[in-house]
Amino acid sequence: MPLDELKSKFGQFLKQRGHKITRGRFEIIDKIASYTSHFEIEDLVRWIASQDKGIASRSTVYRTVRLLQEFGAIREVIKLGNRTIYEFVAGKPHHEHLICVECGKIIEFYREEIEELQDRVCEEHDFMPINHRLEIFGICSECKEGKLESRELEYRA
Amino acid sequence: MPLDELKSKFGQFLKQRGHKITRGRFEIIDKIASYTSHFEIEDLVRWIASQDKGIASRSTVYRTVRLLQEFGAIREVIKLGNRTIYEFVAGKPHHEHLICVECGKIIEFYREEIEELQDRVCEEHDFMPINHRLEIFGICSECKEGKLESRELEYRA
DNA sequence: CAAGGGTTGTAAATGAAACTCAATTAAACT
DNA sequence: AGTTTAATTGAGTTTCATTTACAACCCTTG
Repeated sequence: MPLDELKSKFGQFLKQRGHKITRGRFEIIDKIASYTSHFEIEDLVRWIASQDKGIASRSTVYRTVRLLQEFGAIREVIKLGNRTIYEFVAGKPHHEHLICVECGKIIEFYREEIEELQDRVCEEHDFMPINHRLEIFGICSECKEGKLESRELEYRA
Repeated sequence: MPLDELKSKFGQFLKQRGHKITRGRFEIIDKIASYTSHFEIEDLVRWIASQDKGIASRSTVYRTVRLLQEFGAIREVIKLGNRTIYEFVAGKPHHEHLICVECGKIIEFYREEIEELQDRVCEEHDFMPINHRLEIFGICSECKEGKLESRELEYRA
């Protein structure tokens, strides 16, 4: 979905809920759409602070992120420690995540099977699915190599 | 695994890491093992407060929960809002969760396929898996009925 | 353009989790 | 058993993400 269409739909969403169309909200959605991968609240706050004229405050960022979540344009990927990581998903197909516990890198993947599996499991439990999340924690290829190298160094020392 | 064996293994774990065997730690593991389903830190804290002689403080609960997590006897199920939900998993087979967004109920299920899928995906990405978590969010059968009933009432009113 | 109601920023509040440190206790050693 | 050493404990404090309160402000609508 093109960004303009998304923004117009977000406008409709706001109206429908008795909210107003404001500058800050649309600046934030622009910025979020510019993140190709994942982001955190702090990224947005830092960006705003770097702007000459503050477009929004920290509170507004939190408030807007919540609205965009309810609207469905962004999604919480995971809470790691005390950081919450989000992603811009508007129009993107659903996908799952590989999360490196060493460096925090997040890799996306998709498997049709999971969707089918969800439906089967839910039917068995008379459960109405809304969405799901599959996270695989482990060590990414780069970190694996890093570990090997440091081990080699240990032997040499 | 019987609880006694688990506790003895936990004792070995503590020793190996230069920690001490203390009363509080074992009282807490007993209590956690008594939860058939899920629990939160607050459950433990409330239980401790209800005991005549406080076996442990809030700090000790946090510290012990962390140790038990590292030991592998308990696992973080999910962070919902500002609550972190844990489960006692020692010796239990791995499983996934259905989470009702209405009432918070958590239902467990297991599918061998997910384990296989994890291995295949990780191989493709040269990623070394440690563990995974599949959460399906939705509405449980009871809440679905509740919703139907309240809708019926609306029509009648 | 004026009224009414949602929005914003600032500052303060909240709440889970981690930390500090003096007093306590387990473990090891005589 | 008594002594030493180091880990543990509890109470309070601190941290840090997130939420909230409220007065000033800005969209909307007529």
